[in-house]
Amino acid sequence: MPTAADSKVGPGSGRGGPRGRYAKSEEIRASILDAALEVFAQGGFRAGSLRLVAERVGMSEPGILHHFSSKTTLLEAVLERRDQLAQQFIPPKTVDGEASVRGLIDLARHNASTPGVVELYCTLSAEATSPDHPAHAYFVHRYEVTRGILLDAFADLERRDLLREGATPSGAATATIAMMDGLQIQWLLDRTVLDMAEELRRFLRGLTTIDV
Amino acid sequence: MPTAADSKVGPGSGRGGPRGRYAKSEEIRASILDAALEVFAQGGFRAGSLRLVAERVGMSEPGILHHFSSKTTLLEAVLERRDQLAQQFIPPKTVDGEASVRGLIDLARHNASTPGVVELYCTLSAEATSPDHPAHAYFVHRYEVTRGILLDAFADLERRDLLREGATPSGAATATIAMMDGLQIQWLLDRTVLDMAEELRRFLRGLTTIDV
DNA sequence: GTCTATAGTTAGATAGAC
DNA sequence: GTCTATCTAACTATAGAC
Repeated sequence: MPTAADSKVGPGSGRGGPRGRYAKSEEIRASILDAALEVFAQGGFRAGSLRLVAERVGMSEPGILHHFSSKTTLLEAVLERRDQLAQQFIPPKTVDGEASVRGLIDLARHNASTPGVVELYCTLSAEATSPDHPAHAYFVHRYEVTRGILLDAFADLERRDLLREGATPSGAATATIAMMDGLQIQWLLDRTVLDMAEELRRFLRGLTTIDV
Repeated sequence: MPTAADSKVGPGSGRGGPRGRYAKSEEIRASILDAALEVFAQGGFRAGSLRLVAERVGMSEPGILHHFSSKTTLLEAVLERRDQLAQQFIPPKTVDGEASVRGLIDLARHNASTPGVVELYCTLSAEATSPDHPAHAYFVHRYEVTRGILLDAFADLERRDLLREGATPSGAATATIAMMDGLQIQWLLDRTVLDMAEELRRFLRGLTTIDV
């Protein structure tokens, strides 16, 4: 919870230096984004308030709005930042289907260690189903991209005859995304009853013949 | 995504009126519940407002609150009513696993004809992941019940040697629920890209050897 | 860069007339 | 059973002092 917004003194970037790649402003923005992620994760965007974000970060509401001009802008920045971090996990341009599938299980295992992020995406993706939601376009695009990546991965596996009989790359991509999303809901409701990575692995074993 | 049912209250139970099974009050309550379903479906409970419900039903906000003492009470009544209707679809006490699995596909097909209900459960189940949400206990219980029903169904199939190798009743129950939930999210985002019933059937074919 | 003060909106809920 | 009027509280956002 505490996100260390307390350090008021910037290390090397003194008053004189107009420059400085690690200006204090950037640190403050980062701590605001951390707080906003937690707030939006718990109940979604519409139910989350700037007041809660401000409280968490130890600042007033106008203080937040000095760095992000509106609540919607703040949400967009949160999503953008998570995408940057997630990109390290699955390089989008892999053509090795086997590696991609293994990466999915790693991702599921990693997600289990960051419940806040899982909560954020689970809540938001359901909320953003409404066409008038500020993150609707983001999620539509996100699912398209994800589906494309998995489609390539399963197509590669099909070429190498590693897909089980009856499975198609398209169907496998859709089903895998659905499985990951659905497991997250059950996991968020009761984290003791379910191992997301393990369940996903069993699913992928039924879908492919690779040894995951 | 009505997948299970439990309900304690019958339609006309407990009303003070000495006579009149079809009192006008009951009709009004029903029309309020219809409107509330649509409002809560679009963006969840927290984002939905009594004002919108009142607008839809052609009444003032206090008019609504005369029939349901609070917004939370109204939500509970909506969920209770949906459970009553869903109960007709899958009789909870079936021991025939094959019939239950076929019932799931019928249910998915039926759901595709009532997008509002799918939206309601999809949005609410994500939102109610938070322990302080008014419907949290409801959804925890609902998932327990659903899981129990599917567990019995797949256990029956296992006894009759109709589960594929590597599948367990417990894992199959969890995975099937996850698949249904996950398909709904993708379907709500873009209803043209996905046939929920068909995808579910393909999934169940990979899980069992029955001819669904 | 952060604050106080406040505008302007919307929310859920209550009181009491009809 | 339904309404108008009203209360209280929370929200996003802006203006302007420091």
